[in-house]
Amino acid sequence: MSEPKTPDAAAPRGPVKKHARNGKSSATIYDIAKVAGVNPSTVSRALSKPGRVSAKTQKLIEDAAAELNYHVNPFARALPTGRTSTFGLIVADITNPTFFDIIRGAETTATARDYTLVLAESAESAVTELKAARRMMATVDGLILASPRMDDDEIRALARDKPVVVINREVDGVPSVVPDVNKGISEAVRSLAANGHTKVAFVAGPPQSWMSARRWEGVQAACEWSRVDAVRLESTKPTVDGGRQVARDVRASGATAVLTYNDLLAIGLMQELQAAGMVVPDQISIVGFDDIFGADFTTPPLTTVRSPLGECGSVAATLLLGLLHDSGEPASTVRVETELVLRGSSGRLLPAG
Amino acid sequence: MSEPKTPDAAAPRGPVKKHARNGKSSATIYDIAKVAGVNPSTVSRALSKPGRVSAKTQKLIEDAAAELNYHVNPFARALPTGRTSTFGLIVADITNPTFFDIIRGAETTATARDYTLVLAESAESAVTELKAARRMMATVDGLILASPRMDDDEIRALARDKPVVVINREVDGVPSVVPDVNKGISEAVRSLAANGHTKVAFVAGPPQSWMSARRWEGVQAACEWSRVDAVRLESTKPTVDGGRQVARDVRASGATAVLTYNDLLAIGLMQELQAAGMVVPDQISIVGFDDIFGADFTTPPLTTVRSPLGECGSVAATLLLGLLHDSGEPASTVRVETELVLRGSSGRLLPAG
DNA sequence: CTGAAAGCGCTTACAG
DNA sequence: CTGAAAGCGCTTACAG
Repeated sequence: MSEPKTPDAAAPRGPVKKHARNGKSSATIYDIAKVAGVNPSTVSRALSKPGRVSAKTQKLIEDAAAELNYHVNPFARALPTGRTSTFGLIVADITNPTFFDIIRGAETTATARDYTLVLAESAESAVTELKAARRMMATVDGLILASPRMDDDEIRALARDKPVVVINREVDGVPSVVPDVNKGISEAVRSLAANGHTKVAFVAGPPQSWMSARRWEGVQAACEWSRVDAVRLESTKPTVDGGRQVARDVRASGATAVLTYNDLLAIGLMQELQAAGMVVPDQISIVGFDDIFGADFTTPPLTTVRSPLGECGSVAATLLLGLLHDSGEPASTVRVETELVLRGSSGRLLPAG
Repeated sequence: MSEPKTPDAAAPRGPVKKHARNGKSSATIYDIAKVAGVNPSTVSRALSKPGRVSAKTQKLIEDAAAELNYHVNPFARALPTGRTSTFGLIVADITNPTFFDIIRGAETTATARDYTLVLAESAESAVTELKAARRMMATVDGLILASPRMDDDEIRALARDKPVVVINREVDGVPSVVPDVNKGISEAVRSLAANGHTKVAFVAGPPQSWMSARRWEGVQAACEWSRVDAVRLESTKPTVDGGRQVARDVRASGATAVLTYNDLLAIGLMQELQAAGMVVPDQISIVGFDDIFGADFTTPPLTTVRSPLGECGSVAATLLLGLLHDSGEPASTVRVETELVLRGSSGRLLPAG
């Protein structure tokens, strides 16, 4: 008697939900339409673009939606519109604290505007980066590339598909946000020169790093201005470990002050130099870049050229959101200011002996 | 003559793509079907579950797909299946380096298995966290909650909808991965006792923190075993700043050694104590928890009970992936080991004066 | 092994 | 302001 063989009792079509759906699968606009006594298309309008529906109907629908605990299905919404309210952020290295603030800045801005942030990393590899970017392109409305390692052309190709904003690099035709190194660097070099240093080494970052090139240019220019010699040293990788490894070359260079591509290198370099018995800054001054978390934990605390990383992340997100909404913005570069943060790792050279 | 008014010339339906699609919108399985001379459903089979199609047809389809530079539309795929190949990670605080390694561990594992990681933070608020979780639930296949601040019941409710894995907390019925604090803590307390300390303070973390409670229990148990007094102090927030603020209470407590809920607190506490002229570890020993990035930058470098955070992240991702694929796994707790990392911030108490 | 068809849950011209 | 219908690009029982 129970379980009569009505057509309704037929096995449901549709995909089998693996996870227990607790009996009730989630409500759709059809359920709301039924409850509110209107057409599903009206529900869609009321829910997706308020104002196109009479106040009375709007209320009816909203009440029904609340009652049924309705949530849009983002996939169903994305399919016809192509919009996902999601954007991607690809960073060169998730383990590098430089990016933490960028991530946070972007995440905060995204969430505030009801966007979801999807994160991936390139592990400093142009190939991995492009793969990640391609994969993300399918699911996001736009992309932020922090310190990308790809070719300009690859970045422009991505930007042709969907809005792209670049951080820490300038790419012709693609909007970007870059710290303007000049102010910070000239402050740093001037401070070094004032402390009697006449030969400065710059430890470079990855060869593909646009920012590393800019910093080296800035150092050269500032040194020329201050009549200080500048030599360039290469690092194997832009990490604490890379900093340790470059210590040899630094000593061999004869420089009495060194600026490094980033703080990680500076910290590693300082550790290695100190382990070899050198006193910082009495025997050598060290200046990093970025002012990452932990830069002031060292002994002595690290002097560094601060980049406003969190600001970069949130400005990039804001730019992207702008591109997404009031389209047609001209691609442009936003510059954010850098500044010298003078701490204990740089100072006057003490006469030997 | 050109542009005859055939039905084909009618304005296309479908949504208007805002961003230039460069003429050609991306290929679909219908395009492939046409090129390969098969039915779209066969294309779908070949591409989504290889093996269900003859080798010959498979090749035909793959070639066509390559030629057309085909990429699945994840939304179209998600709509009928409900699967998204995405999972969410919610961390208590994006600015807290504790989570960086967790994020990296989870991201690496996710990417290796062709999953995409979506990130959100709760800003240490149970309300924000629940909101983020609810929002994510719509778009992910599963969720990892790192140090969640919600109620057990709220977590179980989420876990009823989709697979959930928790890090740094145990919730009945929900799989989790937690560092087993006992080994690390007893090593720490034993070391302190051996150095002559007889009164130890524990600076607690947020009241909602499950892990803070476990650590306090562990400290009490280990102190009892080693016949050391243990007092508990409260912090306002689990950050460097919170550590500075608790310095007063630490001095007032009369303890000669202190363990803090996390490294951030330890670092802040050490800074403040040193600023007040105290010598670490001669006058007071400090031991943190986690061994975050930068814990060894301090002077003296921080002794800490290391949690394998990266491992937590990747184990959690692996658990989740397991739940997603070979369903029916029993919910269980995976314990990962902690260990004392002995550095300079703890040691023998120097007789005053 | 493969085709033909229905359906996933939305959005949006098109008419009224 | 609102209904009815078509379509977004897939997947998957259902038949052969």
